[in-house]
Amino acid sequence: MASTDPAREAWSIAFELAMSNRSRLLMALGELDLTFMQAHVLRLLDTEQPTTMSDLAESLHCDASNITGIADRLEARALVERKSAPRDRRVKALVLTKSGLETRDRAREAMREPPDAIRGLSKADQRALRDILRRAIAG
Amino acid sequence: MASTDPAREAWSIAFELAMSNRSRLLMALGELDLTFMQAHVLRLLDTEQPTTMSDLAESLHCDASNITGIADRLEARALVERKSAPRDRRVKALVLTKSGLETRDRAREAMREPPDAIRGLSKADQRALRDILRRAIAG
DNA sequence: CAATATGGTTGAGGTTGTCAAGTATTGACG
DNA sequence: CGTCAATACTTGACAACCTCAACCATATTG
Repeated sequence: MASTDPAREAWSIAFELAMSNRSRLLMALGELDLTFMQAHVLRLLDTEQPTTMSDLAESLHCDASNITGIADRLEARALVERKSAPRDRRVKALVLTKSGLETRDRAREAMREPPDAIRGLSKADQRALRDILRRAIAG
Repeated sequence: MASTDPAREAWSIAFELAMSNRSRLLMALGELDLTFMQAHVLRLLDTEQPTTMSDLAESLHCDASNITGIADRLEARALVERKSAPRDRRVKALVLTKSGLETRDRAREAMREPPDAIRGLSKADQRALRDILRRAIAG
């Protein structure tokens, strides 16, 4: 309907796409034995520089104690290691292990897999969509 | 390579937008005292025809017992009522109460609110984005 | 009527999330 | 130097979400 502005309608559709993509994604992550949050945290970990627990808590807008639990489970599976910073031994950074890196990359691929509705667009539409979204995050 | 696949890159950006929108959305739903899943279920309820618990379980691709719990909490807050079907008394449909309807509409609005990155696009880009996404779900 | 299938609930157990309280370490001030 | 406050993380309690297995009530079928 013309009553809704285009940004609102566009996001509304994008949201529906993301929601119907949800189960497929959870399934794919399940095959890696990852919950959504575990995958999300892995995805945030960089190999270059360590990410502290409070960095993660801030990124995820959640309580620090929540990160403790998630890190516990990732560490128990040897996907991640806690490294105390030599400079300040209070702060602990999460570092990907070798298998953690591999798992992270596979999780990333699963998350980036577009739903069929997007795959079904013409190449021109796909490129136009990509360009508009690039502009959206550049702005 | 995969990174040059426009569909993949487009979805990747859309995913990031949705993720950074997440906390804002959870906050907005929190003001309605709704969790994400409660809002999601409310959103699926139609005023026209009743939705059975198994319909919901199928839509959400989750176990039926999960719906029982969510329905319990929604019903405890009088947002929803369980109505047994007269035709088959095993099946129970969730029906929105008056305040449930109101809450559902507010939740819908919160979920449809686009992130700033989309709002910041030019009107032409917003319309183009909407049109492409319309085609995506039409196809 | 007996056997079976179906829709929903219950209970156990795990993950995510918050809050309040606690520990360890750091930094600042007297 | 010693005390005190702030910081980074952990712990424990509790709630929501989620799955699985077992269960109850109702339908359906032979």
